[in-house]
Amino acid sequence: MARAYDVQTVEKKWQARWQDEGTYEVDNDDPRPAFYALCMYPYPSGPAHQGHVRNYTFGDLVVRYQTMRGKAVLSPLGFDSFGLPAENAAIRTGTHPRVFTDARIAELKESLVRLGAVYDWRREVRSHDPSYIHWTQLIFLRLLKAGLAYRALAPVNWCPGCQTVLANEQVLADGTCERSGDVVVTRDLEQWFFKITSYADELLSGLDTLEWPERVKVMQRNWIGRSEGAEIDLAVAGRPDVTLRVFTTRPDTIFGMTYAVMAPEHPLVDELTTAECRAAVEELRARVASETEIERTASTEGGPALEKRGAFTGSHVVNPFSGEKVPVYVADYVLMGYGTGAIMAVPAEDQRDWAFARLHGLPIVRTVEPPEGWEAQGGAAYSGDGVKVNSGFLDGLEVAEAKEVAIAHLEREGRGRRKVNYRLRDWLVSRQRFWGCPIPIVHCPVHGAVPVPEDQLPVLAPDDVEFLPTGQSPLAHHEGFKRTVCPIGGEPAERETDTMDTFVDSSWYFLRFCDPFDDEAPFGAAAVVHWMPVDQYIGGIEHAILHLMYARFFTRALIDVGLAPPELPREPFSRLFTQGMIRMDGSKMSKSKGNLIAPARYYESVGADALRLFHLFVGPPADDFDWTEQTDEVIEGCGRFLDRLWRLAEVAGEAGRSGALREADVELRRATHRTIQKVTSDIERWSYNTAVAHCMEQVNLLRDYAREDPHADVLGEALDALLHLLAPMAPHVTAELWEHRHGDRLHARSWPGFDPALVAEETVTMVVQVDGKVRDRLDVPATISDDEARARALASARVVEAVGAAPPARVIVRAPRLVNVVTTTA
RNA sequence: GCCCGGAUGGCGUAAUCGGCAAACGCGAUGGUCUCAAAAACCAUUGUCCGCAAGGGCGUGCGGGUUCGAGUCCCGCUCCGGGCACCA
Repeated sequence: MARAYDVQTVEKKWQARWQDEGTYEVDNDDPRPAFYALCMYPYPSGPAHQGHVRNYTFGDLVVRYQTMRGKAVLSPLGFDSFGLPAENAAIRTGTHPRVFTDARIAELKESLVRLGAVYDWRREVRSHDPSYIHWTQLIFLRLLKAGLAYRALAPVNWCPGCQTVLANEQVLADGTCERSGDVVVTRDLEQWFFKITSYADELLSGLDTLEWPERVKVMQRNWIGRSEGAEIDLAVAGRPDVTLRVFTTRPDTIFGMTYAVMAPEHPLVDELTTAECRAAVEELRARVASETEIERTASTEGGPALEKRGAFTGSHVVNPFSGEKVPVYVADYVLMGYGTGAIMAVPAEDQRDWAFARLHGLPIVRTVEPPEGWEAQGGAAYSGDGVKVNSGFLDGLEVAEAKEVAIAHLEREGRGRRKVNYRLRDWLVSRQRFWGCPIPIVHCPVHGAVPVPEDQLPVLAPDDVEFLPTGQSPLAHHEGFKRTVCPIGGEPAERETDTMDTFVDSSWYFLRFCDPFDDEAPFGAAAVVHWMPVDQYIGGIEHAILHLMYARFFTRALIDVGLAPPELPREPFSRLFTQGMIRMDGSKMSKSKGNLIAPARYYESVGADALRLFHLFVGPPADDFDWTEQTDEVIEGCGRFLDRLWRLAEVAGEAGRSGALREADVELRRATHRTIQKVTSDIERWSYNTAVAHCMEQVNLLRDYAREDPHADVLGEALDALLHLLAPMAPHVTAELWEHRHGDRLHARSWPGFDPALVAEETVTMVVQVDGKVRDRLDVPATISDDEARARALASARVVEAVGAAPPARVIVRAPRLVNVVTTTA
């Protein structure tokens, strides 16, 4: 499309200026009030896509707006530059991951600069920089020293496609890998873990203090999965030496326990299985072991496999309240990873136990009276509230009371105790990959896993490695890297060849940004206390659980191990905004789906300002957006709007009546100040789409005004205000127009205020309704009294006609906006 | 199954505290300019009845509260997302 100005030249000119003049560089001793604006650490996948554009447009708006509000805005950017794609590319093409990654970073950076997004690039960090690796490794060692990192043999999720271990969170609900889609299998390996579960309660309660989208908080709460209940030690009949420990959230139902179940992996299975039952139990265990996560959980998906599959062990446990002996089963519906890996089964009050009991002919005893008609509807487990029955000393109590009494009873008898369980598991950080931060550990035959001394950090991966699809890190095949000596005794030893999950890197980068030049420590105490917490964090909803949880954990852990000062706020991100994603043909726009629309073509045609404006205007920032064939037309519409602005500014340069203000001049000034008010409040409440709409409305108004003998001062004031309001949204064209008019820098100026006297309306349109239907509109003074409003409404000819002869039953007056004349008495 | 969102013109959407439904934009239609086209500009654009003035209807469906409901309450339908043997 033909444009009113040379978009390319103007945009590139200002991008160079902001960089050369260091407009958005900020020092730690800046006296202005600190404001930390941050977009989530991007993985460098090449040139930006529309999802990035949207994200960084919002972020840039915040940075420029808060700067104009007089803040010292910390606006850093770096790159989450470790990760699988670079390594996969290396296997495919032979290019070293560093070379590949640096090229992708250059592309992403270039396209963000071209968008006009501004950062203090002096602070840029990259996860794969040796300096960053150094501090990530130091943090690992300090967590280890404090007991927050440990090594354990654990069943892990192994993805055959990625040839690596995955965190639980990287396995989708259907048992496939979130990245490759392969079916994940279980393997036992020695792995490093971070003890995030120590912080479960604090991570849960801390959510209440945060200005985050409610749904993100809900997701985190569900993920932590706190549940209160009791742990019970069940006596095994005829085996005084063994107890079976179970967890329940329903200690009130103990009288209804008619059997117990152990997970197939439970360590006591061998112990409790009798000779006669061994064959069936072994068969079950073998089948479960060979099953994938999907197959094992498929039994809940409905269909023929709905039954709960299990086998009797031949042993019995004693119901601690009734004293009855009940059978112990092994069944695949009990998971080793939660609670104690064993349960007391109460079929009457738990649907899973119900299904299993029915299948195996086990007794079902209700301990809560179900509501009227429950049995008539076919009967099933009833897990709701009610009155206890068949429960000895609990009979007659409500469920909540009965829980308390039951726990007290267990504790008195020493058979159990109150217990809180979490769904949250410790964070598995080991990855059998090359392109990640090496774990700084040496394995010595004498001293075991020995930390690399801190003065020998960083441990860097060698460059001369071969990238082969072997399923192990290339580091494991590199003798030069692997062979070393024990730091303690000097014995020949091997380096750990696993690397860390890349979520480790992104769990502390926001702290490094505060003090990226520090070569004595990850960051200085004063710097992080000055900038933290992040005042506005912006990113995608896809990080609602993992990244945000890990970063919250790390911030706390770093304080507790002494790497961060105790004054550092324990919550790193006080305000979070999660933008909607961009969809195309129903699925998320992403590189892996191959449905990217590169911004470059828009930079070259309509320009970055128009593209930014489009992303702001198209809908609420938090909502998803569908990219369709019509989208280009909307983007061009945004370009047209900027053209109109440009032409308006040209006219305003020449225009010129002076002297006393007329009615129309005053009206325009009122509109100008109202626009300032509306746009300001829209920006504050993340309503960018309406902020743009109000600017468009003002341009339309201004265009009409400029045609009809405008007053130079009034037109100038209006245009200048508009340029300020649009400065954070369309920074290039506004900076250029401002320079033409005044010669200095728009973005260095203060955000405009409005005159409350001008914002207040003088006359308003009063709506007169008869029985709720609009019958007339009257122009009245804004200060009109209720009596006067009523009188004027009733005097309206159209109202008189609608009301008819009978006197109105009632008149509702809401001066000065509305009068409703009610004629019916009903 | 449980927990969150959402549903408004042909389309994206607006209505911030229960008070004029549809601001702003896209598209469409007609016009001005032009040899012509593009661009730009002007006008119309929820729907039905009407020459018009004007009026009826209208925010997924069914009820309710209220002088008044897109907005609040109850019961549904459909769409999207999260969790899903967590004891």
